[in-house]
Amino acid sequence: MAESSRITARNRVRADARRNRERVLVAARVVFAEHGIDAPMATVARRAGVGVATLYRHFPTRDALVRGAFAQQMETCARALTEALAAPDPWQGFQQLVETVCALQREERGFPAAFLAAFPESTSEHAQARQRAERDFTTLVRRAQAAGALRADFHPSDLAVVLLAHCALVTALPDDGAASRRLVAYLLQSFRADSANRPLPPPTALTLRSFPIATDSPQRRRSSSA
Amino acid sequence: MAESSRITARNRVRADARRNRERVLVAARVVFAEHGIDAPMATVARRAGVGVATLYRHFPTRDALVRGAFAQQMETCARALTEALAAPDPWQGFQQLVETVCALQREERGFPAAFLAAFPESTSEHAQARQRAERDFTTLVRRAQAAGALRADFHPSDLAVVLLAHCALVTALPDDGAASRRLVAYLLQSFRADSANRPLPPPTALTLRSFPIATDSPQRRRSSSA
DNA sequence: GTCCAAGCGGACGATCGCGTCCACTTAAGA
DNA sequence: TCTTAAGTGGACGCGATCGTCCGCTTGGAC
Repeated sequence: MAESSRITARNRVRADARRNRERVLVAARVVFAEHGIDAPMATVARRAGVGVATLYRHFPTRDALVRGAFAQQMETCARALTEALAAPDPWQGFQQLVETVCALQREERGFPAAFLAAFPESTSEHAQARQRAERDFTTLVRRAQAAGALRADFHPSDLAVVLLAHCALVTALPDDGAASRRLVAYLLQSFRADSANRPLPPPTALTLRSFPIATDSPQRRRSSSA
Repeated sequence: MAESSRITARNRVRADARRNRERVLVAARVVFAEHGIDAPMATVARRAGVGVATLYRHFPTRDALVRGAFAQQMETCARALTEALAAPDPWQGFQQLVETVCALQREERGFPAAFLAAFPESTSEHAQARQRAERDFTTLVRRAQAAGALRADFHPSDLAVVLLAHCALVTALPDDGAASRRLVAYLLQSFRADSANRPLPPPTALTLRSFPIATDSPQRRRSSSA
Protein backbone atom coordinates (compact mmCIF):
# COMPACT_ATOMS: atom_id res chain seq x y z
CA MET A 1 0.00 0.00 0.00
CA ALA A 2 2.47 2.58 1.21
CA GLU A 3 4.77 1.33 -1.45
CA SER A 4 2.42 2.00 -4.29
CA SER A 5 1.18 5.44 -3.20
CA ARG A 6 4.46 6.82 -1.88
CA ILE A 7 6.67 8.62 -4.32
CA THR A 8 10.10 7.16 -3.75
CA ALA A 9 13.34 8.06 -5.42
CA ARG A 10 13.04 5.02 -7.60
CA ASN A 11 9.41 5.55 -8.32
CA ARG A 12 9.66 9.01 -9.84
CA VAL A 13 8.60 8.83 -13.45
CA ARG A 14 8.01 12.14 -15.05
CA ALA A 15 4.46 12.74 -16.17
CA ASP A 16 5.44 13.55 -19.74
CA ALA A 17 7.47 10.35 -19.97
CA ARG A 18 4.51 8.27 -18.96
CA ARG A 19 2.28 10.15 -21.36
CA ASN A 20 4.70 9.66 -24.23
CA ARG A 21 5.01 5.99 -23.50
CA GLU A 22 1.27 5.63 -23.74
CA ARG A 23 1.14 7.62 -26.97
CA VAL A 24 3.77 5.38 -28.47
CA LEU A 25 1.80 2.27 -27.60
CA VAL A 26 -1.34 3.62 -29.21
CA ALA A 27 0.57 4.71 -32.30
CA ALA A 28 2.27 1.34 -32.53
CA ARG A 29 -1.03 -0.49 -32.61
CA VAL A 30 -2.33 1.79 -35.34
CA VAL A 31 0.82 1.61 -37.45
CA PHE A 32 1.28 -2.13 -37.01
CA ALA A 33 -2.33 -2.61 -38.01
CA GLU A 34 -1.80 -0.60 -41.15
CA HIS A 35 1.66 -1.67 -42.25
CA GLY A 36 2.37 -4.86 -40.35
CA ILE A 37 4.85 -5.30 -37.52
CA ASP A 38 7.72 -4.68 -39.92
CA ALA A 39 6.75 -1.04 -40.20
CA PRO A 40 9.65 1.40 -39.70
CA MET A 41 10.17 2.48 -36.11
CA ALA A 42 10.35 6.06 -37.32
CA THR A 43 6.81 5.81 -38.63
CA VAL A 44 5.58 4.80 -35.21
CA ALA A 45 7.50 7.65 -33.63
CA ARG A 46 6.13 10.22 -36.05
CA ARG A 47 2.63 8.93 -35.56
CA ALA A 48 3.05 9.22 -31.82
CA GLY A 49 4.39 12.72 -32.18
CA VAL A 50 7.67 11.92 -30.47
CA GLY A 51 11.27 11.60 -31.56
CA VAL A 52 12.89 8.32 -32.49
CA ALA A 53 15.12 8.46 -29.46
CA THR A 54 12.12 8.62 -27.17
CA LEU A 55 10.68 5.55 -28.79
CA TYR A 56 13.94 3.65 -28.48
CA ARG A 57 14.32 4.69 -24.85
CA HIS A 58 10.96 3.24 -23.90
CA PHE A 59 11.27 0.20 -26.14
CA PRO A 60 14.88 -0.65 -26.98
CA THR A 61 13.94 -3.28 -29.55
CA ARG A 62 11.10 -3.72 -31.98
CA ASP A 63 10.24 -6.85 -30.11
CA ALA A 64 9.71 -4.96 -26.87
CA LEU A 65 7.46 -2.50 -28.66
CA VAL A 66 5.38 -5.25 -30.22
CA ARG A 67 5.08 -6.97 -26.90
CA GLY A 68 4.08 -3.77 -25.18
CA ALA A 69 1.57 -2.83 -27.84
CA PHE A 70 -0.30 -6.09 -27.63
CA ALA A 71 0.08 -6.91 -23.96
CA GLN A 72 -3.59 -6.21 -23.40
CA GLN A 73 -4.62 -8.64 -26.12
CA MET A 74 -2.36 -11.31 -24.69
CA GLU A 75 -4.02 -10.71 -21.37
CA THR A 76 -7.41 -11.25 -22.96
CA CYS A 77 -6.22 -14.54 -24.41
CA ALA A 78 -5.04 -15.71 -21.03
CA ARG A 79 -8.36 -14.75 -19.49
CA ALA A 80 -10.23 -16.61 -22.21
CA LEU A 81 -8.34 -19.76 -21.33
CA THR A 82 -9.16 -19.39 -17.66
CA GLU A 83 -12.82 -18.88 -18.46
CA ALA A 84 -12.82 -21.86 -20.79
CA LEU A 85 -11.48 -24.05 -18.00
CA ALA A 86 -14.14 -22.75 -15.67
CA ALA A 87 -17.01 -23.38 -18.07
CA PRO A 88 -19.41 -26.12 -16.99
CA ASP A 89 -19.44 -27.72 -20.46
CA PRO A 90 -15.86 -28.40 -21.56
CA TRP A 91 -16.76 -28.43 -25.26
CA GLN A 92 -18.44 -25.07 -24.86
CA GLY A 93 -15.29 -23.85 -23.18
CA PHE A 94 -13.10 -25.25 -25.94
CA GLN A 95 -15.16 -23.78 -28.71
CA GLN A 96 -15.43 -20.45 -26.96
CA LEU A 97 -11.69 -20.33 -26.49
CA VAL A 98 -10.86 -20.97 -30.12
CA GLU A 99 -13.42 -18.48 -31.28
CA THR A 100 -12.34 -15.80 -28.85
CA VAL A 101 -8.70 -16.03 -29.75
CA CYS A 102 -9.48 -16.09 -33.45
CA ALA A 103 -11.83 -13.16 -33.10
CA LEU A 104 -9.09 -11.25 -31.36
CA GLN A 105 -6.65 -12.05 -34.15
CA ARG A 106 -9.25 -10.94 -36.62
CA GLU A 107 -10.16 -7.67 -34.98
CA GLU A 108 -6.84 -6.28 -33.94
CA ARG A 109 -4.81 -6.14 -37.11
CA GLY A 110 -1.15 -6.77 -36.48
CA PHE A 111 -1.94 -8.74 -33.39
CA PRO A 112 -1.76 -12.17 -35.01
CA ALA A 113 1.87 -11.79 -35.94
CA ALA A 114 2.59 -10.30 -32.56
CA PHE A 115 0.80 -13.14 -30.89
CA LEU A 116 3.01 -15.68 -32.57
CA ALA A 117 6.09 -13.58 -32.08
CA ALA A 118 5.46 -13.51 -28.35
CA PHE A 119 5.74 -17.21 -27.83
CA PRO A 120 9.32 -18.15 -28.68
CA GLU A 121 10.36 -15.72 -25.97
CA SER A 122 12.06 -17.41 -23.06
CA THR A 123 11.96 -14.86 -20.29
CA SER A 124 11.51 -16.92 -17.17
CA GLU A 125 8.35 -14.97 -16.48
CA HIS A 126 6.95 -15.59 -19.93
CA ALA A 127 8.10 -19.16 -20.04
CA GLN A 128 6.20 -19.80 -16.86
CA ALA A 129 3.05 -18.20 -18.20
CA ARG A 130 3.34 -20.20 -21.39
CA GLN A 131 3.85 -23.47 -19.58
CA ARG A 132 0.82 -22.81 -17.51
CA ALA A 133 -1.23 -21.97 -20.58
CA GLU A 134 -0.15 -25.20 -22.21
CA ARG A 135 -1.00 -27.22 -19.15
CA ASP A 136 -4.39 -25.61 -18.82
CA PHE A 137 -5.23 -26.11 -22.44
CA THR A 138 -4.26 -29.76 -22.26
CA THR A 139 -6.56 -30.16 -19.28
CA LEU A 140 -9.37 -28.54 -21.22
CA VAL A 141 -8.80 -30.88 -24.14
CA ARG A 142 -8.82 -33.96 -21.91
CA ARG A 143 -12.04 -32.90 -20.26
CA ALA A 144 -13.76 -32.22 -23.56
CA GLN A 145 -12.63 -35.59 -24.82
CA ALA A 146 -13.79 -37.32 -21.66
CA ALA A 147 -17.17 -35.71 -22.16
CA GLY A 148 -17.29 -37.31 -25.60
CA ALA A 149 -17.59 -33.98 -27.37
CA LEU A 150 -14.08 -33.53 -28.71
CA ARG A 151 -12.69 -36.20 -31.00
CA ALA A 152 -10.30 -38.53 -29.24
CA ASP A 153 -7.47 -37.99 -31.70
CA PHE A 154 -7.38 -34.24 -31.25
CA HIS A 155 -3.97 -33.26 -30.00
CA PRO A 156 -3.22 -30.08 -28.05
CA SER A 157 -0.61 -29.16 -30.62
CA ASP A 158 -3.41 -28.88 -33.14
CA LEU A 159 -4.24 -25.56 -31.55
CA ALA A 160 -0.93 -24.25 -32.79
CA VAL A 161 -1.72 -25.46 -36.27
CA VAL A 162 -5.08 -23.77 -36.22
CA LEU A 163 -3.85 -20.49 -34.84
CA LEU A 164 -0.96 -20.23 -37.21
CA ALA A 165 -3.07 -20.98 -40.25
CA HIS A 166 -5.74 -18.59 -39.07
CA CYS A 167 -3.21 -15.92 -38.30
CA ALA A 168 -2.00 -15.91 -41.87
CA LEU A 169 -5.50 -15.76 -43.20
CA VAL A 170 -6.50 -12.63 -41.32
CA THR A 171 -3.18 -10.95 -41.83
CA ALA A 172 -3.19 -11.49 -45.56
CA LEU A 173 -6.77 -10.50 -46.15
CA PRO A 174 -8.12 -6.98 -45.63
CA ASP A 175 -11.30 -8.83 -45.11
CA ASP A 176 -14.48 -8.36 -43.13
CA GLY A 177 -13.58 -11.61 -41.45
CA ALA A 178 -15.71 -13.88 -43.59
CA ALA A 179 -12.77 -16.07 -44.55
CA SER A 180 -11.64 -16.30 -40.96
CA ARG A 181 -15.08 -17.30 -39.71
CA ARG A 182 -15.37 -19.83 -42.48
CA LEU A 183 -12.09 -21.50 -41.63
CA VAL A 184 -12.78 -21.57 -37.93
CA ALA A 185 -16.21 -23.08 -38.46
CA TYR A 186 -14.86 -25.79 -40.73
CA LEU A 187 -12.17 -26.67 -38.25
CA LEU A 188 -14.40 -26.63 -35.20
CA GLN A 189 -16.76 -28.94 -37.02
CA SER A 190 -14.12 -31.47 -37.75
CA PHE A 191 -12.99 -31.22 -34.15
CA ARG A 192 -16.36 -32.38 -32.88
CA ALA A 193 -16.53 -36.04 -32.02
CA ASP A 194 -19.81 -36.49 -33.82
CA SER A 195 -18.82 -34.20 -36.69
CA ALA A 196 -22.45 -33.31 -37.29
CA ASN A 197 -23.13 -31.01 -40.19
CA ARG A 198 -23.98 -27.69 -38.69
CA PRO A 199 -24.64 -24.60 -40.76
CA LEU A 200 -21.55 -22.68 -41.77
CA PRO A 201 -21.20 -18.93 -41.99
CA PRO A 202 -21.78 -17.70 -45.53
CA PRO A 203 -19.05 -18.30 -48.09
CA THR A 204 -16.63 -15.51 -48.80
CA ALA A 205 -16.67 -13.57 -52.02
CA LEU A 206 -13.02 -14.46 -52.46
CA THR A 207 -11.42 -15.57 -55.63
CA LEU A 208 -7.80 -16.54 -55.85
CA ARG A 209 -7.38 -13.29 -57.70
CA SER A 210 -8.69 -11.27 -54.81
CA PHE A 211 -5.63 -11.82 -52.66
CA PRO A 212 -3.99 -8.48 -52.07
CA ILE A 213 -0.62 -10.04 -52.64
CA ALA A 214 1.87 -9.21 -55.29
CA THR A 215 5.51 -9.99 -54.87
CA ASP A 216 5.32 -9.46 -51.15
CA SER A 217 4.95 -12.31 -48.79
CA PRO A 218 1.34 -12.81 -47.73
CA GLN A 219 2.03 -11.44 -44.28
CA ARG A 220 2.82 -8.02 -45.61
CA ARG A 221 0.28 -5.30 -45.99
CA ARG A 222 0.63 -3.67 -49.33
CA SER A 223 -0.96 -0.39 -48.40
CA SER A 224 2.21 1.38 -49.44
CA SER A 225 1.98 0.10 -53.01
CA ALA A 226 -1.74 0.73 -53.36
CA MET B 1 8.47 -27.24 -88.30
CA ALA B 2 10.92 -25.20 -90.33
CA GLU B 3 10.27 -22.40 -87.96
CA SER B 4 11.37 -24.30 -84.90
CA SER B 5 14.48 -25.96 -86.30
CA ARG B 6 15.72 -23.09 -88.42
CA ILE B 7 18.06 -20.59 -86.83
CA THR B 8 16.60 -17.26 -87.78
CA ALA B 9 17.87 -13.82 -86.99
CA ARG B 10 15.30 -13.51 -84.23
CA ASN B 11 15.86 -16.95 -82.91
CA ARG B 12 19.55 -16.65 -82.17
CA VAL B 13 20.09 -17.05 -78.45
CA ARG B 14 23.64 -17.55 -77.43
CA ALA B 15 24.36 -20.82 -75.71
CA ASP B 16 25.88 -19.19 -72.65
CA ALA B 17 22.87 -16.95 -72.26
CA ARG B 18 20.54 -19.89 -72.19
CA ARG B 19 22.81 -21.68 -69.74
CA ASN B 20 22.95 -18.70 -67.44
CA ARG B 21 19.21 -18.30 -67.53
CA GLU B 22 18.81 -21.87 -66.40
CA ARG B 23 21.38 -21.45 -63.65
CA VAL B 24 19.55 -18.42 -62.37
CA LEU B 25 16.26 -20.31 -62.23
CA VAL B 26 17.81 -23.12 -60.23
CA ALA B 27 19.53 -20.69 -57.88
CA ALA B 28 16.31 -18.74 -57.44
CA ARG B 29 14.43 -21.82 -56.29
CA VAL B 30 17.14 -22.66 -53.80
CA VAL B 31 17.47 -19.14 -52.44
CA PHE B 32 13.74 -18.52 -52.30
CA ALA B 33 13.35 -21.78 -50.44
CA GLU B 34 15.93 -20.74 -47.92
CA HIS B 35 15.19 -17.08 -47.44
CA GLY B 36 11.71 -16.58 -48.84
CA ILE B 37 10.81 -14.71 -52.00
CA ASP B 38 11.97 -11.47 -50.44
CA ALA B 39 15.56 -12.63 -50.60
CA PRO B 40 17.95 -10.08 -52.17
CA MET B 41 18.35 -10.38 -55.91
CA ALA B 42 22.11 -10.20 -55.43
CA THR B 43 21.99 -13.37 -53.37
CA VAL B 44 20.32 -15.21 -56.20
CA ALA B 45 22.87 -13.87 -58.64
CA ARG B 46 25.81 -14.87 -56.48
CA ARG B 47 24.35 -18.30 -55.95
CA ALA B 48 23.93 -18.70 -59.70
CA GLY B 49 27.49 -17.58 -60.26
CA VAL B 50 26.46 -14.69 -62.48
CA GLY B 51 26.48 -10.93 -62.17
CA VAL B 52 23.48 -8.91 -61.03
CA ALA B 53 23.12 -7.39 -64.46
CA THR B 54 22.74 -10.79 -66.02
CA LEU B 55 20.00 -11.65 -63.62
CA TYR B 56 18.16 -8.41 -64.30
CA ARG B 57 18.47 -8.85 -68.05
CA HIS B 58 16.78 -12.22 -67.96
CA PHE B 59 14.24 -11.24 -65.33
CA PRO B 60 13.66 -7.50 -65.18
CA THR B 61 11.55 -7.67 -62.05
CA ARG B 62 11.50 -9.89 -59.01
CA ASP B 63 8.04 -10.89 -60.04
CA ALA B 64 9.27 -12.22 -63.36
CA LEU B 65 11.94 -14.22 -61.58
CA VAL B 66 9.48 -15.72 -59.14
CA ARG B 67 7.14 -16.58 -61.93
CA GLY B 68 9.92 -18.14 -63.95
CA ALA B 69 11.28 -20.11 -61.02
CA PHE B 70 7.97 -21.74 -60.23
CA ALA B 71 6.46 -22.03 -63.68
CA GLN B 72 6.90 -25.79 -63.56
CA GLN B 73 5.03 -26.05 -60.28
CA MET B 74 2.20 -23.93 -61.62
CA GLU B 75 2.06 -26.27 -64.56
CA THR B 76 1.76 -29.22 -62.21
CA CYS B 77 -1.12 -27.52 -60.45
CA ALA B 78 -2.93 -26.96 -63.70
CA ARG B 79 -2.42 -30.59 -64.67
CA ALA B 80 -3.72 -31.74 -61.30
CA LEU B 81 -6.92 -29.85 -61.94
CA THR B 82 -7.35 -31.42 -65.34
CA GLU B 83 -6.78 -34.86 -63.91
CA ALA B 84 -9.21 -34.19 -61.08
CA LEU B 85 -11.89 -33.32 -63.61
CA ALA B 86 -11.17 -36.49 -65.53
CA ALA B 87 -11.36 -38.74 -62.48
CA PRO B 88 -14.34 -41.12 -62.47
CA ASP B 89 -15.17 -40.34 -58.85
CA PRO B 90 -15.53 -36.58 -58.41
CA TRP B 91 -14.82 -36.71 -54.68
CA GLN B 92 -11.65 -38.65 -55.34
CA GLY B 93 -10.72 -36.00 -57.86
CA PHE B 94 -11.48 -33.21 -55.44
CA GLN B 95 -9.51 -34.77 -52.63
CA GLN B 96 -6.62 -35.59 -54.90
CA LEU B 97 -6.51 -32.05 -56.17
CA VAL B 98 -6.38 -30.47 -52.74
CA GLU B 99 -3.76 -32.90 -51.58
CA THR B 100 -1.61 -32.52 -54.66
CA VAL B 101 -1.56 -28.76 -54.51
CA CYS B 102 -0.88 -28.78 -50.80
CA ALA B 103 1.87 -31.34 -51.19
CA LEU B 104 3.44 -29.14 -53.82
CA GLN B 105 3.28 -26.15 -51.51
CA ARG B 106 4.81 -28.26 -48.82
CA GLU B 107 7.65 -29.70 -50.80
CA GLU B 108 8.89 -26.76 -52.77
CA ARG B 109 9.68 -24.13 -50.17
CA GLY B 110 9.02 -20.66 -51.43
CA PHE B 111 6.46 -21.93 -53.88
CA PRO B 112 3.43 -21.20 -51.71
CA ALA B 113 4.08 -17.49 -51.64
CA ALA B 114 4.89 -17.58 -55.33
CA PHE B 115 1.71 -19.47 -56.01
CA LEU B 116 -0.38 -16.79 -54.37
CA ALA B 117 1.66 -14.03 -55.91
CA ALA B 118 0.94 -15.41 -59.35
CA PHE B 119 -2.78 -14.97 -59.20
CA PRO B 120 -3.43 -11.25 -58.95
CA GLU B 121 -1.57 -10.94 -62.23
CA SER B 122 -3.76 -9.78 -65.05
CA THR B 123 -1.83 -10.58 -68.18
CA SER B 124 -4.51 -11.53 -70.65
CA GLU B 125 -2.82 -14.86 -71.02
CA HIS B 126 -2.75 -15.50 -67.32
CA ALA B 127 -6.20 -14.10 -66.75
CA GLN B 128 -7.53 -16.56 -69.27
CA ALA B 129 -5.76 -19.48 -67.62
CA ARG B 130 -7.06 -18.43 -64.27
CA GLN B 131 -10.62 -18.06 -65.43
CA ARG B 132 -10.49 -21.49 -66.90
CA ALA B 133 -9.09 -22.92 -63.70
CA GLU B 134 -11.88 -21.32 -61.72
CA ARG B 135 -14.52 -22.62 -64.07
CA ASP B 136 -13.09 -26.13 -64.01
CA PHE B 137 -12.85 -26.17 -60.26
CA THR B 138 -16.44 -25.02 -59.91
CA THR B 139 -17.49 -27.84 -62.20
CA LEU B 140 -15.59 -30.31 -60.08
CA VAL B 141 -17.26 -29.00 -56.94
CA ARG B 142 -20.73 -29.27 -58.46
CA ARG B 143 -20.11 -32.81 -59.56
CA ALA B 144 -18.80 -33.89 -56.17
CA GLN B 145 -21.82 -32.31 -54.54
CA ALA B 146 -24.19 -33.95 -56.99
CA ALA B 147 -22.58 -37.26 -56.11
CA GLY B 148 -23.44 -36.57 -52.48
CA ALA B 149 -19.83 -36.74 -51.38
CA LEU B 150 -19.02 -33.08 -50.93
CA ARG B 151 -21.14 -31.08 -48.50
CA ALA B 152 -23.72 -28.95 -50.22
CA ASP B 153 -22.62 -25.73 -48.57
CA PHE B 154 -19.05 -25.98 -49.76
CA HIS B 155 -18.26 -22.96 -51.87
CA PRO B 156 -15.55 -22.83 -54.53
CA SER B 157 -14.05 -19.82 -52.78
CA ASP B 158 -13.32 -22.07 -49.84
CA LEU B 159 -10.43 -23.41 -51.85
CA ALA B 160 -8.81 -20.02 -51.62
CA VAL B 161 -9.29 -20.01 -47.87
CA VAL B 162 -7.72 -23.42 -47.55
CA LEU B 163 -4.76 -22.70 -49.79
CA LEU B 164 -3.97 -19.40 -48.17
CA ALA B 165 -4.12 -20.82 -44.67
CA HIS B 166 -2.08 -23.81 -45.72
CA CYS B 167 0.43 -21.65 -47.51
CA ALA B 168 1.20 -19.77 -44.34
CA LEU B 169 1.54 -22.93 -42.37
CA VAL B 170 4.18 -24.49 -44.57
CA THR B 171 6.03 -21.25 -45.10
CA ALA B 172 6.26 -20.49 -41.42
CA LEU B 173 7.29 -23.94 -40.31
CA PRO B 174 10.58 -25.61 -41.22
CA ASP B 175 8.56 -28.69 -40.70
CA ASP B 176 8.56 -32.22 -42.01
CA GLY B 177 5.05 -31.49 -43.17
CA ALA B 178 3.22 -32.99 -40.24
CA ALA B 179 1.35 -29.78 -39.50
CA SER B 180 0.42 -29.38 -43.13
CA ARG B 181 -0.89 -32.93 -43.42
CA ARG B 182 -2.80 -32.50 -40.20
CA LEU B 183 -4.53 -29.35 -41.35
CA VAL B 184 -5.39 -30.77 -44.74
CA ALA B 185 -6.83 -33.91 -43.22
CA TYR B 186 -8.98 -31.94 -40.79
CA LEU B 187 -10.29 -29.77 -43.55
CA LEU B 188 -10.95 -32.53 -46.02
CA GLN B 189 -12.88 -34.35 -43.33
CA SER B 190 -15.13 -31.45 -42.67
CA PHE B 191 -15.61 -31.09 -46.40
CA ARG B 192 -17.09 -34.56 -46.69
CA ALA B 193 -20.84 -34.66 -46.75
CA ASP B 194 -20.97 -37.49 -44.27
CA SER B 195 -18.11 -36.11 -42.17
CA ALA B 196 -17.16 -39.60 -41.06
CA ASN B 197 -14.36 -39.83 -38.56
CA ARG B 198 -11.43 -41.19 -40.44
CA PRO B 199 -8.00 -41.62 -38.93
CA LEU B 200 -5.85 -38.49 -39.01
CA PRO B 201 -2.15 -38.33 -39.65
CA PRO B 202 -0.21 -38.27 -36.39
CA PRO B 203 -0.21 -35.07 -34.37
CA THR B 204 2.74 -32.73 -34.73
CA ALA B 205 5.33 -32.29 -32.04
CA LEU B 206 4.67 -28.57 -32.20
CA THR B 207 4.28 -26.27 -29.29
CA LEU B 208 3.45 -22.64 -29.70
CA ARG B 209 7.02 -22.04 -28.67
CA SER B 210 8.37 -24.06 -31.55
CA PHE B 211 7.44 -21.48 -34.15
CA PRO B 212 10.63 -20.21 -35.70
CA ILE B 213 9.32 -16.70 -35.52
CA ALA B 214 10.84 -13.81 -33.67
CA THR B 215 10.08 -10.25 -34.61
CA ASP B 216 9.71 -11.14 -38.24
CA SER B 217 6.38 -11.76 -39.77
CA PRO B 218 5.54 -15.45 -39.86
CA GLN B 219 6.16 -15.64 -43.58
CA ARG B 220 9.82 -14.88 -43.19
CA ARG B 221 12.44 -17.53 -42.85
CA ARG B 222 14.79 -16.66 -40.05
CA SER B 223 17.71 -18.72 -41.27
CA SER B 224 19.83 -15.60 -41.26
CA SER B 225 19.37 -15.05 -37.56
CA ALA B 226 19.82 -18.69 -36.57
C1' DG C 1 11.72 31.24 -8.43
C1' DT C 2 15.70 28.18 -8.93
C1' DC C 3 17.97 24.16 -10.18
C1' DC C 4 19.19 19.87 -12.31
C1' DA C 5 18.60 15.47 -13.87
C1' DA C 6 15.20 12.99 -16.41
C1' DG C 7 13.50 13.37 -20.63
C1' DC C 8 13.43 14.92 -25.30
C1' DG C 9 14.19 15.35 -30.53
C1' DG C 10 16.46 15.12 -34.61
C1' DA C 11 20.80 14.90 -36.98
C1' DC C 12 24.00 11.59 -38.24
C1' DG C 13 26.97 7.63 -39.76
C1' DA C 14 26.42 2.86 -40.93
C1' DT C 15 24.30 -0.78 -43.40
C1' DC C 16 21.62 -2.86 -46.85
C1' DG C 17 19.05 -3.72 -51.11
C1' DC C 18 17.89 -1.93 -55.57
C1' DG C 19 18.56 -1.33 -60.48
C1' DT C 20 21.56 0.99 -64.04
C1' DC C 21 25.56 1.95 -66.69
C1' DC C 22 29.60 0.96 -69.14
C1' DA C 23 33.75 -1.19 -70.47
C1' DC C 24 35.18 -5.90 -71.31
C1' DT C 25 34.45 -10.83 -73.12
C1' DT C 26 32.99 -14.26 -76.17
C1' DA C 27 29.84 -17.03 -79.12
C1' DA C 28 29.12 -17.88 -83.65
C1' DG C 29 28.34 -16.50 -88.62
C1' DA C 30 31.17 -15.43 -92.73
C1' DT D 1 40.68 -16.23 -88.70
C1' DC D 2 38.10 -12.11 -88.37
C1' DT D 3 34.21 -9.44 -87.03
C1' DT D 4 30.50 -7.91 -84.34
C1' DA D 5 26.80 -7.66 -81.58
C1' DA D 6 24.88 -10.29 -77.88
C1' DG D 7 26.14 -11.19 -73.47
C1' DT D 8 28.55 -10.36 -69.10
C1' DG D 9 30.02 -8.55 -64.45
C1' DG D 10 30.76 -5.48 -61.02
C1' DA D 11 31.11 -0.78 -59.59
C1' DC D 12 28.20 2.84 -58.56
C1' DG D 13 24.50 6.16 -57.11
C1' DC D 14 20.22 6.18 -54.80
C1' DG D 15 17.02 5.70 -51.14
C1' DA D 16 15.35 3.49 -46.95
C1' DT D 17 15.97 2.01 -42.22
C1' DC D 18 18.51 1.36 -38.26
C1' DG D 19 20.12 2.77 -33.67
C1' DT D 20 23.16 6.20 -31.30
C1' DC D 21 24.86 10.48 -29.78
C1' DC D 22 24.53 14.99 -28.01
C1' DG D 23 22.89 19.48 -27.00
C1' DC D 24 18.41 21.47 -25.61
C1' DT D 25 13.95 21.44 -22.80
C1' DT D 26 11.12 20.87 -18.91
C1' DG D 27 8.88 18.58 -14.87
C1' DG D 28 8.83 18.90 -10.25
C1' DA D 29 11.38 19.02 -5.73
C1' DC D 30 12.91 22.52 -2.65
